Amino acid sequence: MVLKGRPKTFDNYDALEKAQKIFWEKGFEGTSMCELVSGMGISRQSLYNTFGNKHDLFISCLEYYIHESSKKFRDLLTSDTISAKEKLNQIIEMVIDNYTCLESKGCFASFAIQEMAQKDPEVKRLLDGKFERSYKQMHEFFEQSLENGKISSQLSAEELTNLFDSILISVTSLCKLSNRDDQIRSLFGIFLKQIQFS
Amino acid sequence: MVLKGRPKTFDNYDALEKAQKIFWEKGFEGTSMCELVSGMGISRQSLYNTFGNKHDLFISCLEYYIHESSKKFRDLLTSDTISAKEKLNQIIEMVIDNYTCLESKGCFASFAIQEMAQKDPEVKRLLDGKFERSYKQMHEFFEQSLENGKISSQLSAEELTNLFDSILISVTSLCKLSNRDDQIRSLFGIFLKQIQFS
DNA sequence: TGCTTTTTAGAATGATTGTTCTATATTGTA
DNA sequence: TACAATATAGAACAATCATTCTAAAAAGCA
Repeated sequence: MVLKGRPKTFDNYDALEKAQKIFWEKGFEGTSMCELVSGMGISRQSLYNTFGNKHDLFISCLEYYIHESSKKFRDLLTSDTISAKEKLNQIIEMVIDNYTCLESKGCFASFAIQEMAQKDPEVKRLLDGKFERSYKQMHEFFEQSLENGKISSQLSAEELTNLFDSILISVTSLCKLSNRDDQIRSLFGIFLKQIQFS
Repeated sequence: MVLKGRPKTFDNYDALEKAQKIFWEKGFEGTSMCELVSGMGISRQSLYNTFGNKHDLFISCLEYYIHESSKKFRDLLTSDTISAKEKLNQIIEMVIDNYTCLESKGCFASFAIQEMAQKDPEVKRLLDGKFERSYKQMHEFFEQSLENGKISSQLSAEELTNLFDSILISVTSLCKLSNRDDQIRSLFGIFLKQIQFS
């Protein structure tokens, strides 16, 4: 294929990341196309040509966020080089770092659950998929670790997954309230108390 | 004081409750004053006279919701007639009933955390207050029950509170995803496993 | 130099927004 | 009957919204 005409000068993913941060701060309904044009650093025309309308753009942002955040999570969970205990510790630190980061607290997907899941079927489908996949990855991790004898627990693999998943999701709300840092740390401590590492 | 003129014909709390449900379904930014006028069953003029502008109305809705939901919660926790075990069971059933109700899933306060807490200081203040108060009520309940010997646990009163609070908050998100009913039940089961009742 | 495509800024569009205003009807008390 | 307060419907307003259109500059290739 031969390229003709002026080549693209901006990176789609850079632009998407900027848009996603704006949506995250102000919400879907609370964000205007003018703000997006300014914030993404491209012209109105380029925005519509590349990403379609406002809703299309939001969906692309959500897909991109899901893709990026899932990648980090999966890479850590399926790593071969570190122990089960170390995996959990690193995930916990990653979550605390990402969710309590000053500029945009919480998680874009959790925000989307509350603003959009009920009224937007496409958003709901994406979120169902994301949370189901990460649930399955966690479940596989706990199941294998129990079978291997790397960990043991009073709780089943399913219960450990349910609890860890629940704590992760609750942190995305807790971190938006004041003075909850101790509670967040405590929750992961409680979770780790349920497990004996060998 | 002597009343003059035509008396009020609608109930403020009825109107607030209707407005709150609309905000909950569509979000603050996603709801128009026209929808509120229709949905609240009063005229535009009466709405502005009674509740002020859109933001004022939202704040009133949130205050009303917080007041109503806190009342139920506190009444159950501080009841003298039922055992600690029965209290927890009733709270759990109440939460599952309220949060997984078909017409409006989840919790209006949790929704407000995600859409509003970051950008609206007044909303943030109300939510901080609400969640802090219910945290303290739970903490007091667990502390007293441990001291009384009504319950015992490997976990401290603080840890039990942190965990129960976390599960409650996570359920407000989980219930908006598909096929999470079993997980929600399981979470409360895990929590109850942490406690021995006497 | 032409041709093609992407880039840009900004005007134009028509719909919708939150809010105020006008005008009138209703229902109580004095 | 007069007065006061609340009720109503709907017009009016200026602002903002998402989207499309216009027109011209920029940057590659044949």
